[in-house]
Amino acid sequence: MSPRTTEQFEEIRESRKKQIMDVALELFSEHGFHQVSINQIAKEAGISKGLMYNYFESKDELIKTIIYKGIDEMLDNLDPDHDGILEHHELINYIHLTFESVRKNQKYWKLYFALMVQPPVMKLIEPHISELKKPLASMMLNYFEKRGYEDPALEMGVFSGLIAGIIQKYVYAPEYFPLEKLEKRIIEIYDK
Amino acid sequence: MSPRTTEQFEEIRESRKKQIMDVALELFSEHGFHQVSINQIAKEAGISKGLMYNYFESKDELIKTIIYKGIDEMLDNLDPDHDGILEHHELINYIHLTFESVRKNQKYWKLYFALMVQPPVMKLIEPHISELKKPLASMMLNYFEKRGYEDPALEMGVFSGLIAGIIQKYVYAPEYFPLEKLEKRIIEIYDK
Amino acid sequence: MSPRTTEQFEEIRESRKKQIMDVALELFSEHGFHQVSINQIAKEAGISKGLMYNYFESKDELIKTIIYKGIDEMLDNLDPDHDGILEHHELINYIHLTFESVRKNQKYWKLYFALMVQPPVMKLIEPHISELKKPLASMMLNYFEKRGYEDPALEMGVFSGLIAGIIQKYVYAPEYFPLEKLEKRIIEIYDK
Amino acid sequence: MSPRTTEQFEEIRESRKKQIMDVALELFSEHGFHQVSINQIAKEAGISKGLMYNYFESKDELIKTIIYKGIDEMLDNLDPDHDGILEHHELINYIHLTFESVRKNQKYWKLYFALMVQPPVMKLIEPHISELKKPLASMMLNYFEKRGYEDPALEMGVFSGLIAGIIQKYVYAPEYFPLEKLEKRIIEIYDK
DNA sequence: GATGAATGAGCTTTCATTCAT
DNA sequence: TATGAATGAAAGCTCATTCAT
Repeated sequence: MSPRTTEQFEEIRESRKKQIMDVALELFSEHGFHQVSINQIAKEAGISKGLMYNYFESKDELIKTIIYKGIDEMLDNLDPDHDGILEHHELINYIHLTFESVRKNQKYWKLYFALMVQPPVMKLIEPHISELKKPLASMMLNYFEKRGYEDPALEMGVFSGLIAGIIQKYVYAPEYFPLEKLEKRIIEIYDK
Repeated sequence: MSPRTTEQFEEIRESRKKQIMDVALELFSEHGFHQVSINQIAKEAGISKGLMYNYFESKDELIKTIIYKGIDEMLDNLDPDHDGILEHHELINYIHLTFESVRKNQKYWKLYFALMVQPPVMKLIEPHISELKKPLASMMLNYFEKRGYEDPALEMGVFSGLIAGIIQKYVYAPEYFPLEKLEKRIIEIYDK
Repeated sequence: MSPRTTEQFEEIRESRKKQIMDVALELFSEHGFHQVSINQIAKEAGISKGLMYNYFESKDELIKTIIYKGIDEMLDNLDPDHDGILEHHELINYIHLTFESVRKNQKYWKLYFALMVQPPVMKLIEPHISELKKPLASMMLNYFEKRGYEDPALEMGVFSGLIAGIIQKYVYAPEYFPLEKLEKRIIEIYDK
Repeated sequence: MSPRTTEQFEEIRESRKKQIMDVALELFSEHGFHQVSINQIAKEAGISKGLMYNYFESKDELIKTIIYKGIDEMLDNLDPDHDGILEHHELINYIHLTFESVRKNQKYWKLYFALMVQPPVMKLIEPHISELKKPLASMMLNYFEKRGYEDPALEMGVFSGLIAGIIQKYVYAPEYFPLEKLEKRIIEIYDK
């Protein structure tokens, strides 16, 4: 009888938002961003099309929110001891955590790679992404420099290409890419 | 004055087809498959929408043709001495030729990666692709086995992930990925 | 502490209604009826969407109420000595009061003119309006007849067209239409 | 069998465009711009919704084209001997031609007045309109100055208000506004 | 009384594809 | 062969209105 409190509304909003994002991630990841209509998402989430727009301003905003949330979560995970310096064991841990994240959020990473190569989506998201990546990149450069590599920038290219390439292959064909073994192998390569 | 022969017609047809495919590749690669309409392609190619359908029976068929042609060309390039055995120098050459192809057909590779991560397109193309890749894969397995790697399948995963990851990063940000140096570095890694 | 009386509730209700109408008038006048959503009005008025429907049963009813209230107020102002006869000085006064009203309620008149030319709104409102205008019209006819005009109906058309035309131009471009001077000029025309 | 020539296509385009504009004018004028959907226009014109967009980029562009065309036609009519000076008989003729145009294109004028008071439409159209009106306005100012009016700008306000007011009342209630008589009366007023 | 979540019909617009000429 | 007019299904999105709390 008595009206809902602000907190109650807040709860409803949060849970609905999460629900929509979960469904959308699932569908986008499975069928591709353009192949999934707002209608489908709404139906799958058991709500009306209109309600979607109560929570997300547009389809673009929805995907942006999903991607950003994923990146933030990952960066949180990967954040070392915040001294801005990447120690050797931190790099090893970085590799481990990355693979861990891929194992746990396979769908997310599939979507992420699919979007990162879509020109219009990339334009939407790239600025924010590269901003987030900057500190990590600079720490890595320092790391490879300290480790005595001749061309640290190049080595970072090899490293990031290797990780990204393997992850991407994995998310599209998990059965052929034994993640645990790959992780061990990569750590082996860099842990010398 | 004399009526054109069948061959002449065929030639015209082929060159027109190629032209359409070139334009389409350019546009798809730049803006993404869904963002480019048949209308745009036709206009850019200087023909009418209707005529497009004289050459390709659908938009899907157009993209399929483009992708298949690219793969065929690449496999032609990479085909070693056809004895089904990959010698060490052939692997090194494979790396070189792959990077060479990427340098020459950057647009194609950009499109290729964009499409390979689109679930519906992958479904369209995948069967053909994996068929084509099979002999290469088996040769590689043999190669890594012969070279004494403990887990040849795993090593192939590392190898293909590394190559694919670097290429993909390159086609989206060529200025940050010095292809020549990367090629040299990778050859260095595997040439020992 | 003591429970509010019915009158107090009624007062609150009335003042809230007025507030909503003021906000709505402002917004409708500025952006047009269809461009303003119930949501906007509610937000601007500091209440919830749902509560809006406690005071007005629909958007149409809201605009109707606003318009009717405006007309009633104006007719109140313009009502002469209630003898049903329009004396010369009363006509002059009518002109003056009309311009006075326009000066004071520019927003209202802007909205009024915008709505009066909207076919569906006109259908909604017209019956009531013409009912209200009837006595005024008949008085005017008598007036122009008495003043010796050959065709009183025609003269009324000229008169009302002139007033309406000027007001309308004024509310849309006040800076170009010096209302005081125009009022004087019109009075001059009819005051001979 | 042989394909259509460019001229044939041109003809089809022109006639279709006109057909759509005619239907749209009719419907907009009768029911209002926002009340008429593209669907309705297409249905009434006996074509598909999609075809509409082959001829007009958007609903806004459609209404703009209709309005501009009408204004251009009218200004063509009203253009005197192009010496930039408005003679007395030209003003009289201007009045006549205006009323003539209203008689012939009642629907157009109804739409015109309905749109000119819609804030969002006005913003769309106003710049072009006021540009078109400038030369006419300056000629009129000169005219009233030459005729010895104390305040030419004011007189122009009265004049344009009178004409606009009468026309607008006429288009919404033709039966009550005898246009011929009104025209004569107005000419009488200014022809002294 | 008061809230805002929820609905659903309806809107404008896009675009691969067909087809008469 | 060649054109572009024509179609129609489906997309993203808006918003007056209802309703559980």
